[in-house]
Amino acid sequence: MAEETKTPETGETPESRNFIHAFIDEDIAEGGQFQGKTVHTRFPPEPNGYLHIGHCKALSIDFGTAEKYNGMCNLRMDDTNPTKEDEEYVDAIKEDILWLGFTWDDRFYYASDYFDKMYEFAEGLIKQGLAYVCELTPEQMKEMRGDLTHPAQSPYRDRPAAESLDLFHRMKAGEFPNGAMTLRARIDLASGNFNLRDPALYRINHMAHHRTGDKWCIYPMYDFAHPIEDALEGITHSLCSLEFESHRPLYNWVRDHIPTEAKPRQIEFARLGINYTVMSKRKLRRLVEENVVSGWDDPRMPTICGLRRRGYTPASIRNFCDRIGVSKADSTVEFGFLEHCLREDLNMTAKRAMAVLRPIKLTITNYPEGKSEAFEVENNPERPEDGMRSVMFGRELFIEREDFMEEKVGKFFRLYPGNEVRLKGAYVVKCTGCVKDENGNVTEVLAEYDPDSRGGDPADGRKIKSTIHWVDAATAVDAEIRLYDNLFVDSDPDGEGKDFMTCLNPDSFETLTGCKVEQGLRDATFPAAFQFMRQGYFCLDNKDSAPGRLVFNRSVSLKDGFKK
RNA sequence: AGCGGGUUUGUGUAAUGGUAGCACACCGGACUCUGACUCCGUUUGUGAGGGUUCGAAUCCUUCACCCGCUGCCA
Repeated sequence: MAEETKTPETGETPESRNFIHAFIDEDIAEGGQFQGKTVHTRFPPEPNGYLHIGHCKALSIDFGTAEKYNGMCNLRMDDTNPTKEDEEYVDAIKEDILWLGFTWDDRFYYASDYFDKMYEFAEGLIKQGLAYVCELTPEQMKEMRGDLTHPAQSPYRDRPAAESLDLFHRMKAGEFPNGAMTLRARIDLASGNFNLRDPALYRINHMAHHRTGDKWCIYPMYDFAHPIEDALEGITHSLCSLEFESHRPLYNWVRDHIPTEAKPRQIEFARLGINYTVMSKRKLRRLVEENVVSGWDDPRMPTICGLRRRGYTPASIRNFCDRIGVSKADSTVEFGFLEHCLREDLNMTAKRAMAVLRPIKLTITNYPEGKSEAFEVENNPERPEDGMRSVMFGRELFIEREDFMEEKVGKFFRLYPGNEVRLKGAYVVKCTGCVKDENGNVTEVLAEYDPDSRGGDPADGRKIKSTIHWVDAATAVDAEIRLYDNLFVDSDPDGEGKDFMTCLNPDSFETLTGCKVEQGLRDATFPAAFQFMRQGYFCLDNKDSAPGRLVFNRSVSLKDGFKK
């Protein structure tokens, strides 16, 4: 019974639930706080950088949870701090989300749309005696923060509401410089949770905002703004990462002291960690700003656009995020699992093409000089509907150096003197020897073809153990192929005093020149992905390709060849 | 130290008092117009102790270890 309900791809039951679903089920159950309401979530990136695969996990949880409950998920730019934010990022974020295939319809919002409302709510808190204007400088506030066993202090805590209200108005009017004062919530200076030690609600920042311009010189803090944004949008479940767990009491405090109908619930989950991968926006930004990489879309970056350029498909990334699961335990997923998800998708969708990465000439000595012919080869054996393509064949070909050995070793079934192999889609050939230079290096492999094996099937039906790929020397196109690794290799980047820049993988990038690819690939366009037979999956990088020169990025590695 | 979380095989995640399962990885084997893909198979796990129970990953208890929090960042 349970067997039949499993999906073939993942082996998971469609009904599989995570702990978030369990919470939501509780909430909507008879008597629960959200019974009868539509589940409503949101994805709230701060537009201060590009999205990376960690965001895709959040995207998947936010949109996926809404979908599971037939609800909705909003896209909201959490732009409450003009210091780092920019419209450039807004557009990039939207583009990446769309590329991944998530849709927000018309539910696109900015936190800055609610600045008036937030200001009004802040006035309300002041009038109720729940917030006050504090004149401590940032340095003083830090000094008076207290510690684990001593409470914080503020001499302004008992300021009359009317006076705080006046000061708050004057803060907004621009009478005070940055840092001169803050609006603080009056909660509990002795709380073991520092977030409740009268947290700042508003700070002064005389800086133009990317959307509101110079209208404001005071901006709400995340802890004040976020529950308001959620409540105003009717969010029922505000899903965020674990580091906000200790902020939840504050989230609830704000939520419960503002006059909104919606009372959203915050639920936290563990953020995505992948080994060998830099997943901190701050660090990624540094790589871009210090020109360690060519940009946010450098193929070594774990950004959505970087992965896209490296050949990752939306389906593979989303499938990965769906399959890694959701929990509250810190975890590090193996990068190899992402690669697996990509291979799985690409195997079904990528076109096959022949490319020789490390070429050596193969001469068919009994094939007429000057003769050439075309063969029809399937584009994807998994999908016959993808049709056939024509590849040229001639007396001189290129094959992989690794497909020839002077003497057979172990389970090597490819070309060695006396052995027959099939040239993919063309003829069966028998190796007759090789040519060497004065240093003893093999410069050319020699073979004879069987004219009665056109298309690759010997007329007498004899079994050919192995097949290799090749390209026609006369028509092959030169290409450059880049093998990308992750930029980061140190698994403990934040180790004592060690700058993460010194942990970067110096071999994150290898360029193979002199590669030979099929003529037809000249007409290929990004983001077409190809499987170059045993060599793995590659995508054409139009961004770096110049006329007459093709550049391919390797998206994943395949397992190694024969075993000795 | 105060507060809040966490701990199931190498990795990630199921099992919510009733056979510890799945995926990836690994190893072994088979197949093949490529050794890719696919297929078959093996090994490996409930942090530790005590308790409740016919029965505990699950409930209680003690301990250990790990993570987060003292921004006018989000």
